[in-house]
Amino acid sequence: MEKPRSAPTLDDVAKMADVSTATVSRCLNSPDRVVEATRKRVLSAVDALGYTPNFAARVMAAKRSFTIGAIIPTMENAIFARGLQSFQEELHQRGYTLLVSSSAYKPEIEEEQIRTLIARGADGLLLIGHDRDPKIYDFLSQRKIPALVAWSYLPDSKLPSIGFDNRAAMFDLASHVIELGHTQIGVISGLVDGNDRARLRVQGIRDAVSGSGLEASNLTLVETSYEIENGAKAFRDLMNADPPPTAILCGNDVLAAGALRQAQEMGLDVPGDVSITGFDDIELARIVSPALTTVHVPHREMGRKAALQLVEMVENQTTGTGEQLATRIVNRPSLGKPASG
Amino acid sequence: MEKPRSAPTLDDVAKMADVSTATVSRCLNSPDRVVEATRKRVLSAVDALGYTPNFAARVMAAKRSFTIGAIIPTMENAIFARGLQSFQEELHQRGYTLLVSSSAYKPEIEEEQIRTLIARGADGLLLIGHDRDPKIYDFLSQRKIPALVAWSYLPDSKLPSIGFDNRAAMFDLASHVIELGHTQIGVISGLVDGNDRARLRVQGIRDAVSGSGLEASNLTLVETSYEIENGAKAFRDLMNADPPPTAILCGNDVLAAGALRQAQEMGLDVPGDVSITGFDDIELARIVSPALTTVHVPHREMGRKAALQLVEMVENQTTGTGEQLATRIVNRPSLGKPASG
DNA sequence: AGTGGATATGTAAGCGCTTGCATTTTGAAT
DNA sequence: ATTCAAAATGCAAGCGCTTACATATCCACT
Repeated sequence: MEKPRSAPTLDDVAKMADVSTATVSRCLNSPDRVVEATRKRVLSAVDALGYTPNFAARVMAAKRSFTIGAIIPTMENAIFARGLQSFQEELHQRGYTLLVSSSAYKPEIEEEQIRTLIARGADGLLLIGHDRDPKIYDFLSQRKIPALVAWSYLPDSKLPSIGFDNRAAMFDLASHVIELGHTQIGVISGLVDGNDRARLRVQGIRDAVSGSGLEASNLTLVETSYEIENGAKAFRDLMNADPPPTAILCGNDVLAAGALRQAQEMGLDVPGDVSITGFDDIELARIVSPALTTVHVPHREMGRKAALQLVEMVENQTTGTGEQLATRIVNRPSLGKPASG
Repeated sequence: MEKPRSAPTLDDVAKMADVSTATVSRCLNSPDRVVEATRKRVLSAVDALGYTPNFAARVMAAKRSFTIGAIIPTMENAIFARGLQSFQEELHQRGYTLLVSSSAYKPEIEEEQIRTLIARGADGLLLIGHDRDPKIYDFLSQRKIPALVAWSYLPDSKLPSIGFDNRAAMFDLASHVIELGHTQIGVISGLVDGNDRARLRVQGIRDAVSGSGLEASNLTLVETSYEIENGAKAFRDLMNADPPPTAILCGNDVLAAGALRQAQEMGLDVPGDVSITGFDDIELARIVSPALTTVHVPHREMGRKAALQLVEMVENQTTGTGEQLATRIVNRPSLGKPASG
């Protein structure tokens, strides 16, 4: 009686149940094609042996991995967490596994990750945002890999997208801020290079400013990478302007949280001395005090719909239609009227 | 001239470079075993074709995947993010890829994930905490899969572990709180079932309480799952006690943030009316105001060392020694003396 | 009992790669 | 020139699975 030194294989199961490997395979993949008695015998052999199918072998033979890859800019904060969570729940429902990797907001890493995921046999890919080297799109279409963009909706893009209109969302928020009477507006944006979401959000603010008759000089912008400390630093810089802004719009909630902390450290009252807004409505926005006025993004809905659409694309070889989702402004205490008219 | 309908294979490259597939394979895996001229020819064929090795095939043939799997309880908050980040950076350095999945704190999901990762050919596994069904340990050792536990150090465990002494860390913090003069202590713990870290932290508090001559009745405990809202709810419950606690120790920073928010909503001053402490020292602890007194865990060091150790175990078939890391208390404004002596 | 179509199972050919071993080439030393 | 070990390359056998196709078995009707 030798103990198996490594994983039992289909063959071991087949021998034990006294059937062919084909039958064992069918038992596992399409049980109804096997008669009850045989199936029982096979299944009991399976767990007597503790058999687990070898994934690599299966992928290779079936040319199908039931795996979806997703590449997000970062896992360090919660921005993509909730959406990804429901994306993966929905995939799980449909029998797919999600493989996630992060690109640290770097295009070249994203490209490498895409290749890696494909080499690993991903049946489809979820990407964030539209900005990337065109040759990646060529590669994807040449290899016929279904791919979908999330977090940014664009009607005429190379890949179908499920997301929202970043420009319009920020336009609305900025307009709201201006209506409250703010005229000196500060902006803390994420790096716009290769990031259409950041770029479009800034554009939304610009449009709102010029649309409401303010001068470009009423607007001061700092661009920085998405980290709390950078939000704090940018806040310091912005408040050095003369006159200092009375409202600061941040590219996301993380930057806003950093700005808020810095304001407190500088002894400034929010929103009394200065208003601060975020974007995304992640948990953080409600935890800080005062809680952040922000743009609510329907993360869960987005994740779920992206999963459905991507699975549809994979299974029926369709192109995917994309869908625009609505955002809404969430008013919380971090935004108020400017101090003196 | 037909365009390739799917990915080019080793064979395509071999034909184009007019060598055997073996040579191409060697070019890619041990370049020094191939003479320069040939190598050049092969490599240029590789990128003329845009060849990417098929991962499944490679794993199958080599019986080695250069992949490490990690299963963490949750990705929803940042508790494991930083440690995992450095774990993966270190792995990347060493040529390994990290596959992460989360178990949502559910043992049965963790078990499934372990099987999945192994089926996918993971060369080694990182697990969080020691509490789990013994048959999982049997399975792992029978299959000879190197595995390492992090976030909790225990000298005599089935698997080597790299982490800290959860009991001692919390004992120190609780002792410190008691020294400040607090006698009514509230505890918001994570679910202890199947979670040795949560269990040991509570134990540390109990030990500190009884060790300093307080009665068990001075201690009120609420157990709940690790979510912000639950921290808030637990806080409400605890403050209903008579007398209410003057200090509340939370099982982690997330629960503490929830408690803090709730305190503010109830119009209580922290630490004036009640002190609150966390555990982990994630970014959140510094963002909330007042910032949280908490236990600092050397996440990055832990991640890095775990990676080194696990790779060592995988490559040299060693057993792994484990290592205990030191934590330290970080004093921030959320903890103060009780109101009246 | 005999028949035929449906149903269940078996056979075997790959999937794309790595690697032990066999073969050829190389080049230094004779 | 010749020899021969070392270096470079080729050959071919798998790795564990799926699946088209072939074969065997079943059962409802004559």
